[in-house]
Amino acid sequence: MAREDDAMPDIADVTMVDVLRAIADPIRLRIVQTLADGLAHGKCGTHWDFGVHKSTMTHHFRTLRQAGLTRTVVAGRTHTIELRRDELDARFPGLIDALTVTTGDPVRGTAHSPADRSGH
Amino acid sequence: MAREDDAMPDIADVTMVDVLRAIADPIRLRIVQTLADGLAHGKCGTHWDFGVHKSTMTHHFRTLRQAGLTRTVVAGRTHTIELRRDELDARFPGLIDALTVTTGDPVRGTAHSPADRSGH
DNA sequence: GCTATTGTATGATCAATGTCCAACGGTAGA
DNA sequence: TCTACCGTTGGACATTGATCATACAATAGC
Repeated sequence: MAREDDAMPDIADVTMVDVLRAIADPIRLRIVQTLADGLAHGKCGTHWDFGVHKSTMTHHFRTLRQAGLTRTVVAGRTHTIELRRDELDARFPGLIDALTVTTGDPVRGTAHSPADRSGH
Repeated sequence: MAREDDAMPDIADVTMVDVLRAIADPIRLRIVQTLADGLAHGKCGTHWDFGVHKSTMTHHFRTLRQAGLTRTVVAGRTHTIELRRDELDARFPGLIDALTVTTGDPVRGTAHSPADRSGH
């Protein structure tokens, strides 16, 4: 047992589908885009104002970590999260960059946003 | 009434999450990577040998089309499919490129591959 | 007009996933 | 030590999604 879920996967074991599945969610894509600034962000900061429950955010952060996208550092009672940028860039060249380039508004589109199902 | 599902969405209405969700599947990612050669491919060609049912492939092709990734041309009783490359490159610069760049084997990883369910 | 070929439509399963809620567990500060 | 604060855990629930099987539709060739 020993909750291996906590472990961050070796980047070599991360598949492209793993990464794509992880970011194929409005909230997680936003997190990754925010993290792309290279800085470490707190998990409970003012940034993550998605209007979802605390435990839902925990779920998303775990999903990102298990997919090999992020690294979590525990400092006292606050946790900070950051993108594994160098490793990701080496393994999937241009992918993270492509997520942060904006033409118009790729996240929302110009009309009908399916991101609405995050409901609430 | 009027199965709008058949329609190909305007590229401006396509969100990044739409695209990511569409390619966050082993079979559909392979299809897109194959289509990235710029050629049109038949839907029943020898290419698509994923070991899944016909109707499952129809489902995947529809998913890609509805997400704005592909265009289907009906010619007699055979359908050909192609990537909407120019539009996608304009809207999501570098994204399609990033999917086709290979370092090691991004699709399968070096070990334990979840893509194994594409069987065969 | 038949028949084979090439897909699509529909309905049923079964697994995965996003979400909330309630309860719990460390840590920092009073 | 008691109490906030920060975050995780576990269960429950509804929705989505991948798959298959059968039936259907349109076209090309005989």
